[in-house]
Amino acid sequence: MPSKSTLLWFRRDLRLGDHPALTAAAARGTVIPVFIHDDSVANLGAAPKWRLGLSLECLGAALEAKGSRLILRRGPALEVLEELIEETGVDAVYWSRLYDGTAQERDSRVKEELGNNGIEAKSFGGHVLFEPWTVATQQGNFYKVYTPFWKSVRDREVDTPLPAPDLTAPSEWPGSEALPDWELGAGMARGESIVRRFANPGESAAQSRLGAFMAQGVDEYATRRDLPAEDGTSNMSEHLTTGEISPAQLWHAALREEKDGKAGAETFRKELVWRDFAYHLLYHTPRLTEGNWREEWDAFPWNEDERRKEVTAWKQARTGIPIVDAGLREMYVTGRMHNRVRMNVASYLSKHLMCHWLIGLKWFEDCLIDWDIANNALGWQWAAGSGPDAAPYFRIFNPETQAKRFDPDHAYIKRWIAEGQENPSKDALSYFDAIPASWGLSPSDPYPAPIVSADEGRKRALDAYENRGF
DNA sequence: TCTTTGTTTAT
DNA sequence: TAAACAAAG
Repeated sequence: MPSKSTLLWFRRDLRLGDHPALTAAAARGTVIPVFIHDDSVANLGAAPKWRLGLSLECLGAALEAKGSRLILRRGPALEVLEELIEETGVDAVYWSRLYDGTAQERDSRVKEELGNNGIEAKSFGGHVLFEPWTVATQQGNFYKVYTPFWKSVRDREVDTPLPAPDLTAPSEWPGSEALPDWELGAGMARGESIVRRFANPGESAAQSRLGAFMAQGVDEYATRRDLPAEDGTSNMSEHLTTGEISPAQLWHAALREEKDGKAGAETFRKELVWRDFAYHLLYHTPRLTEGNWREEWDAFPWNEDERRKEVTAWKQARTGIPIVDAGLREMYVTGRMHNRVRMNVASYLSKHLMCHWLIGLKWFEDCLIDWDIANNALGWQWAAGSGPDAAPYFRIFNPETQAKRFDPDHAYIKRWIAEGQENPSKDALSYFDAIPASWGLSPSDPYPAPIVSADEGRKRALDAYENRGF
């Protein structure tokens, strides 16, 4: 019986379990997995690009363990897919949907062109819990506020995660490029030596981490997740953004714990829904990533010049505000930053330093191994106050109050700031190994005085807010 | 997913 | 005197 053959186009779904597109492809017949290095990869920031390489390595190995392979090709997606169709004679291309404007545009063109040539081009869910067009208000609009969004989805059914399918290999494999030749870590000089200690790539790593979190962490998640010195978060972000794990797998794992009476499990589901909310907004308003979601904020006098000394001090983590510098250093060294601290560094840049949040968004995009296009954009707009779900007051964090409340014994700050300490931690010192020599910083430098103090910055930002003209 | 200020309550 | 609370931005 002639079996059908499908190209499975991997993008941000680098797993075999709970993969609806892969499962459907496997059910049709032979599967040829492919990852394409197109502009969406070329344009990634240094850290996400490097992290992607680790994930691809793991996916390739996992496929080989199933008698399959990951074919790597470089070029515009449509051209590459057409070449592969020609070479292999497949009659279908399957993939998991993405929701940002660039990907949507590319994918609908691919779908149309391949469809015109008699190829079945089909997209599947899996990247989010709820397709953005399936969540709507009574009036039929998309949601702009988190809490009603949460209420509308909290009790919804989420499909039970699928097992990894068996894969049938083609009789002949098309040629593949070699992953090392792509040099995905080239922009990441600090990658191998420093960040590699913290990255945890691959589907099986994601599953063990999830297991550990559900066994131990989730019960106290609601309280511990806010304390940056503790390992109280799920640590799932780098897996979610690469698709090494699916949100549905996390949702169901949390539901099981919720039924067992684990206190933090619902809080964890709420955090998953924040991610979905970000994708919901991104899908309905793609400009979320590009500028003030509330256009009246264009009148706010943010500095947009990246060369300003405040921006340099912020990027180099020498603002003189310990919680801010600690967070920026954690990000530089580990590729991640505790969420509580993300809010603080974002607030300090956009309010105290009066610098445009897009400058910060781009720096995060370059530095975070868990960079997620929707989460990053919503997070920055939220902190800046320019986004949907805005507070009815001028949102401005006090970095001193926040440090007192969430890092009362300075454990987090001490972990990441070397200057002025007799015995700096290994992590604090590793920041100085990671940064470029051209920054000219040394752990024996004195810790700088605040470039803008908590009080002074608050006053200045409030003043700008009151005179903003809207 | 906040901060400040002023007031009340507990010790 | 500090902690808890309420209100307003």
